[in-house]
Amino acid sequence: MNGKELEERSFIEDIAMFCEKMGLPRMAGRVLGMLLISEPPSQSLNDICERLQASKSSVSTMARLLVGEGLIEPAPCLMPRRDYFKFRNGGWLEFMRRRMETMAALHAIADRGLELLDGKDESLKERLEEAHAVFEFVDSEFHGWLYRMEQRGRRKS
Amino acid sequence: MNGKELEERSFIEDIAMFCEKMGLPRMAGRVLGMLLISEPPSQSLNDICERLQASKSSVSTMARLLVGEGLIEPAPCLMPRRDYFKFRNGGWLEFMRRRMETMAALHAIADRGLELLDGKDESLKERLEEAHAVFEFVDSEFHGWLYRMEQRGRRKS
DNA sequence: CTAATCGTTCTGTAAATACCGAACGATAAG
DNA sequence: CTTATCGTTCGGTATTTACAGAACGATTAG
Repeated sequence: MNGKELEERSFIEDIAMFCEKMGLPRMAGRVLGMLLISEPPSQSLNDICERLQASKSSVSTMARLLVGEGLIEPAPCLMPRRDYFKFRNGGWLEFMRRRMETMAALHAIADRGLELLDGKDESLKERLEEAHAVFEFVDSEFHGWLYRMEQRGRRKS
Repeated sequence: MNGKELEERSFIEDIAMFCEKMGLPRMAGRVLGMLLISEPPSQSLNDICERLQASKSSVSTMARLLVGEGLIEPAPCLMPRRDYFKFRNGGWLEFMRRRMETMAALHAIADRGLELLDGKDESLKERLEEAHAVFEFVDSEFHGWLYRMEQRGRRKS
């Protein structure tokens, strides 16, 4: 394995570890990592299996998982009878959007907590009011934020 | 168990499931959940064990984990020879800050990927340029964002 | 000193997870 | 029709994880 290939491996593995931290299986990260630097961008399941030295079953499953996450998408078949995938345009934005939504869920939970402390001393409520504030802020700020990111993306393409 | 207690349980469990989605053990979420609605805010390990019907070992471990996450902190002992904990002021902000930092790590990884495609066609680089843009944006926007959140918090207290 | 009680840590166990290989159904080639 | 080659799915295995219980050292009360 030459130097270039090693660097690519290293990149793929970094993406894999990043994905792992984000709660995805490491193998999903590897598939994604490959599709981020592959040439051409569209690769068949077999290509991926071979390159990653991983089993068909894993790659097939992880590919569909990543499609579900909005990070990759099916691509036109270059060879007949083969499933191709490529990184999905705007995939990272979608990824961030979903993460933020998960975070923002705490907003509603905090409200329910506040109801439980209804009538109690204000000092007791501070903890949940912070949660309320932070995640309401996340929720609101984030939308304009996504909008600006999308604009920025649109200018490029 | 009366209705109030059931609602509290439900709240605690919601926090637990939220924490689980964020990659923390469910039990850590339960400890946190309890410290978000406890009266008084400071509770001893024993109090927590009893309330959650969980083992000393779990609660002890999870408490230290949450301290490490910046979500709770040791509190003055109300009873002698007991460790007290309470939700940490600004804990949620700190929590968000760390999550965002983890996300922003992709910024650097994307750059390394771009180096691998150096000299290649621009169309090949788009994927990683998106990653670069999104997470550079996350990184930069987020700081002003935190600042404004903190200001907002300061106004309250 | 002895006994009790605290928090930590080690060990064990049940459950979840990641991954692979094999079996399978579908489709296309010979 | 037969065979080869897809992708999916099922079953098994090894690893990891969450949690509890027991053992331990430290501290305080009697």
